[in-house]
Amino acid sequence: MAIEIPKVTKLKAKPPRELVASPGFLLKRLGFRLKDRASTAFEAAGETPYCHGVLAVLAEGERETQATIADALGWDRSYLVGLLDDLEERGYVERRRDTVDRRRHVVSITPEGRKALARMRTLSAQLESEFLAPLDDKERETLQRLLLKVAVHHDPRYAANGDT
Amino acid sequence: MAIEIPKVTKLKAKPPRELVASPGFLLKRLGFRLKDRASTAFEAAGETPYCHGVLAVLAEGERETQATIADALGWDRSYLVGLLDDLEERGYVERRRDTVDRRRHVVSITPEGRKALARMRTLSAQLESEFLAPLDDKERETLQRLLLKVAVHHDPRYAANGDT
DNA sequence: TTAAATCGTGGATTGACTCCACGATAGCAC
DNA sequence: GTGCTATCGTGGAGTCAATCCACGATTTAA
Repeated sequence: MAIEIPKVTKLKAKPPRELVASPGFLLKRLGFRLKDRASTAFEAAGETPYCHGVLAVLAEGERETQATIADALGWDRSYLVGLLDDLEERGYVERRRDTVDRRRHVVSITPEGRKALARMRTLSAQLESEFLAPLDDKERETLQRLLLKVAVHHDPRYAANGDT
Repeated sequence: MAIEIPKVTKLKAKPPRELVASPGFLLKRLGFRLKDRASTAFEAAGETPYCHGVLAVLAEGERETQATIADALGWDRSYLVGLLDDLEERGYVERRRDTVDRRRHVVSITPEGRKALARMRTLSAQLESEFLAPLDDKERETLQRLLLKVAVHHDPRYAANGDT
């Protein structure tokens, strides 16, 4: 029996306490993990979280152009092109030239797209509920409130419309 | 030191309310934004958050091998190689063959590495405090508690050592 | 009319992250 | 001891999100 050697220790290796004690670290970790889960779950359903974002924007606004969609989601405009190609091909959205400004495309959601959006909403809610399993309703509300506070601080566009 | 510029473009295009109302969406968004800020700030200081993670592990544990470091941080082992090459080159860590198991490398932090870690801690704390600016101490504590609860649910290794 | 800006699009690039295979070494069964 | 298998660190190739830049078409401003 020579020296002690922590054999393998698969579950032994703990993340450093220094980082676990920091809400920033946890925020990064959980955010990434949730994104990962969402991607896998959406892909299994033949969709992607990105399409969910696009449809969500279209369902709330009217006469959106590709630029406004990209801005609303904080993405690059060129990244939208491929997504819209896909969504259009599946009949979820329609692209038409803006008759007033012929540089623009007016993107609108179709009835088929609304059905798809409903499915994605369900999936998302289910995913989130499972992810936040250890938190009760009150705690989830608190979490939402705190995160929103931070988000609004970094980008006022997250603020509710009229009040608050 | 003021670093970031919020890059306010069009204040018109708002993210969809449907998503903003979801803690999961905010978690993803904020996690990514913070990671982004951390990367930029660390890079400006000639470091990376990844090196911070490695040094934090080394400062707490003893006789760490590359495998245990990778497991502790949840990274792929091959990803550590480059990081350790860099850290070793700058004199922050030492790699030595394990005399007992010659397949392993025993990685240890040097005094120079501890100084660097101290700098990174300061930078990280400053960054986090700035990021969570709109939250007071009590709220930050609450946020930490809620996030940790979720984290432990998904990976028990986040649990504190003795109790819980 | 001419010059500059904007829109959607495509192409190229980057960079984090994953997966796989290899040589070296160790542990185990017999 | 002799093989068989597993693990260690390492390198290389590949994936995919994300960014940047250039272009043609079109609108706006001068």
